[in-house]
Amino acid sequence: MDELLKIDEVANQTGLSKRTIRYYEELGILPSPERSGGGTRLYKQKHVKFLKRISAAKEVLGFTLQELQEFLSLTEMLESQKEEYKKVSDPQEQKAKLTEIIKILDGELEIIEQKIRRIHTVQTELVTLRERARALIELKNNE
Amino acid sequence: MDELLKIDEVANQTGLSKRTIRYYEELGILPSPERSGGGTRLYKQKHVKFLKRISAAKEVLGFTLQELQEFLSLTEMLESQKEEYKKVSDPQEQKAKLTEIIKILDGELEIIEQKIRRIHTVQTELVTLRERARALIELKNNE
DNA sequence: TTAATATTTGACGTTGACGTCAATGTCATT
DNA sequence: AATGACATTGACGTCAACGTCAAATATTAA
Repeated sequence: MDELLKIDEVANQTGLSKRTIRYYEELGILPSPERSGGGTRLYKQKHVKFLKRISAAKEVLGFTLQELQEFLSLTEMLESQKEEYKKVSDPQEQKAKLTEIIKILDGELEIIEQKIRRIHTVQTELVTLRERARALIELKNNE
Repeated sequence: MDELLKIDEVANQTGLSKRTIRYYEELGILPSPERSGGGTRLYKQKHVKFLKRISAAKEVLGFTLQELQEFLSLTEMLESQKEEYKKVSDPQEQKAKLTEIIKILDGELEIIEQKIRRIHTVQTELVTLRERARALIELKNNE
């Protein structure tokens, strides 16, 4: 199968608002779904998955919507690389493009690692706070 | 010692703009520093450290400034717990308060862990993309 | 087929987190 | 005491990322 979903259902499944979903389509972030005869948007599961992925990336990496678009175009470039593009253009140029993609990915991976390190710092701080609080309670119990 | 810094210096050391620094003070996030006779703000190193900590928490956890305030009030509560507060109010109430603090901290720690897991998901995704790109290059080399 | 309910488009509103500008005052140096 | 570089306050501006509302259709259930 592959049920057709209306926007309200998609909103429920993704946790995004209907406005947001339309907005993402308007920005070109979300591929336009089919329409019914009357013009109602009809989504498939792939749209739901897509929305979940990108909203995760946005939240987690703190991406703006613009950065999200750039991020997505990377994936696209790789897709296009695999298909028709493969036999069309200059192989030298293709390799250059791939190398550039890898560079960008390396950059983003580094940002992620930095982010993880910083999260751990904050995490440690919070754990310390908790320990202090617990110690205080203990102290009160033994008096 | 403990040099007195003017706002421009603080901005340089923290990477925040002067506007942002004043804004944080206005919101009550950053403790007001001393002033010179003429009214110029004079910061100490503790202000710099403080700003670094909170901007890290903001970036990393995606805290809004309001959440940041709540987060900071937690630390304050723990501080007050250790000092005068200790002998003033009802010990029963104090324990209740501490327990609540711990609860909140647990909540935030859980959020952090969730966030870390999600980051890893995105990280994995990016690594996969990179592998694909590398494989494509290899393919082109062997043809 | 007629409600009741949901969807679409367009447009304007909102909010957070600052940026920017102007007028005025301060600091450091000469 | 004058000059040039920075600081302060207040106010308005801005930008992203939606929220909200209205008027016109569409869809679904009875």
